[in-house]
Amino acid sequence: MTLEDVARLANVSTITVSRALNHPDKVAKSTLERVTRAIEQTGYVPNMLAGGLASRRSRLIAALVPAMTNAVYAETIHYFSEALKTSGYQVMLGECGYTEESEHEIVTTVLSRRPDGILLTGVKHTLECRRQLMAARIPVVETWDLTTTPLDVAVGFSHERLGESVIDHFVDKGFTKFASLCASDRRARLREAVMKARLTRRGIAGLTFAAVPAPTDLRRGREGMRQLIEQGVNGAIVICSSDTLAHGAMIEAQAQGLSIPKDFAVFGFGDQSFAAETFPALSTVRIDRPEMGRRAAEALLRRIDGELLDDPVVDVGFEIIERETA
Amino acid sequence: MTLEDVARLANVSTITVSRALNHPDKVAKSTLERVTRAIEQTGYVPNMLAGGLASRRSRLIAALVPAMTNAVYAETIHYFSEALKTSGYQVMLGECGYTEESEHEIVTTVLSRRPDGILLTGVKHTLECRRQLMAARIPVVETWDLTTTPLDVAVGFSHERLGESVIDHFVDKGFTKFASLCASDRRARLREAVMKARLTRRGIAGLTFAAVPAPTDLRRGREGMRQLIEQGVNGAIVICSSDTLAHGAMIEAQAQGLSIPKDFAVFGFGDQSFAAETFPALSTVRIDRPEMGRRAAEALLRRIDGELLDDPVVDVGFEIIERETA
DNA sequence: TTGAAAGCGATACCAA
DNA sequence: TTGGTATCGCTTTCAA
Repeated sequence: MTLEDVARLANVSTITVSRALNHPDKVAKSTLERVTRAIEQTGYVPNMLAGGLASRRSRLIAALVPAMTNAVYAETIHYFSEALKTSGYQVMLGECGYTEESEHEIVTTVLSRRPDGILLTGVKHTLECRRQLMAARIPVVETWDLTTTPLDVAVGFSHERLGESVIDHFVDKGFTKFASLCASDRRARLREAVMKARLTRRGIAGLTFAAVPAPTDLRRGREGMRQLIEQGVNGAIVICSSDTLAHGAMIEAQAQGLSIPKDFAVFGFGDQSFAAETFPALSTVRIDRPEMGRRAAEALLRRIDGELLDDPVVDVGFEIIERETA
Repeated sequence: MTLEDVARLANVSTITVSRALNHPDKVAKSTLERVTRAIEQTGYVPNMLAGGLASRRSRLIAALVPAMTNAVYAETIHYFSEALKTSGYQVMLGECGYTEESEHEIVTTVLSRRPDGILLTGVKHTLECRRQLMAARIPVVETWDLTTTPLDVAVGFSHERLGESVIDHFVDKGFTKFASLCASDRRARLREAVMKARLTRRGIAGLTFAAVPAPTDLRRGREGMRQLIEQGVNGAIVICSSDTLAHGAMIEAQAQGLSIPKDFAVFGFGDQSFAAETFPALSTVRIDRPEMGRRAAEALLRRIDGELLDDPVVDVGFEIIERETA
């Protein structure tokens, strides 16, 4: 079934059917009715490959996240998609993994679908990838981080400021012993480096490290926690780069007969409800994921409309959630 | 940048460039080299809207799941996508919600992209939706359930058999008191009905119910568990329709000072590691999600190649995982 | 092994 | 308000 079939049935030209579909107000009411009926009768479903090719607007938005099994990204994308659906866009999701190279690979694939815009996770990309995105001449929104030099717009929060705030928070509370359980994720690593520097600055020397590969899961958390316990973490605050890791860390502690927050405290990035509900002693930093998704969508839509944003960098901030740490 | 730009630079016709890209073996080696160089120089990215339109093959597969924030679906789709990527297909993900109507809505949208195949979750669809899918003349794979009348192929497991097996398992173990914590999800409801019937058949009368809305999360689990505790579940086995619910139920029990498995036992569908790791007393039924994703991809690919499967219904089965229940 | 010409199914632009 | 015609960028078919 094509436009032509519908047109024939409604006794109009194909372009009129096209108008009835896309600009119903530009078609006479009686014609519109005939066309609508013809569409119903034929069960016509538009071909957006053809439409996109002709109009140079695919009404497709690509969204790349490291892993969709990671709930924080899934949730962000959910709200992002919802917001775009309202404006008639469909979101094409892609998994870009945890390296710039795998991201570049999928960016190329995705660009071949000629999306009208693209969402990326993070602000670091290979040079060639940046080039390709520029060449595509479509709006790009980078999320989950900030930068002074966005490809186009960025919607996220400052991992530097976050790292500092967390350290200040716990130093101010009187903690003198710190441990870091960190995944091999760029942004997590950045926070860790910042935290380390901040600790030194605040005159605290002791920082115990444990590193695990991304993506994180409970097993990794337990594994990392074992490393830390071996190094001795009594009385410390264990700062985990995701709350899945934090959750795993607490399970391991529990398994080893240690008590939280009596023996030590745990902090995790992400604030997903399950960890906090299970272990009410877990302190976290909360990122407003619905807000980030919606703001990203909004920014992208405005850019698609050719608008120039007065501030291409949107900071959605973060909030430190203090639960029982002592 | 189009094929023509590349062709001009390589001093060949557009069709030769197209061949170099899609059937490199049908092009002279020297020509192939020139074309490859030209592609690199121009930074050409194919336009699959045009390609799909001309070839009537979009190399796009649609996959619809109730919610991508639900880890069991996210995981299935992950393996499904991986398997298809190998064959040069891209997966376009969509959230179809928990009703047939919302599914139909998104099926229409998705079909306008002319996917070469589509994955659905579940086997119940509106009549009009079935019609549309038939009219699209593309392979369809229904997952997470079985049916004697698949639209095309089905890859899943029997919720009837599952419900019966679970009841038999625990009755055989000596349980006489049962409780059901069930979400408003079609397949969960089906299992609950089957379990109820089976209990009667096995001569057991007592079954306490708690119902919560889908999608499930820890809060729902706690909420449902509160309902059950009010009705008295001491000594019972609480069967939850998802392990997120089971997880929540156990948290609520813990919060109320009840002990598992001393005061009662908990069982959940899904077997996601986090629940089991946190509460090692949780018995579950495990669905092999990677296997289901891969088998679905395989079936779809064979159907796309026009193959007629001798058995259009693939049962991936399930496995009851017994942990401490008494 | 390569190319010319005719679509694929829609929309843009300009006329009527 | 409606329609004719020329694309959009690629692949198919057939011929050389």
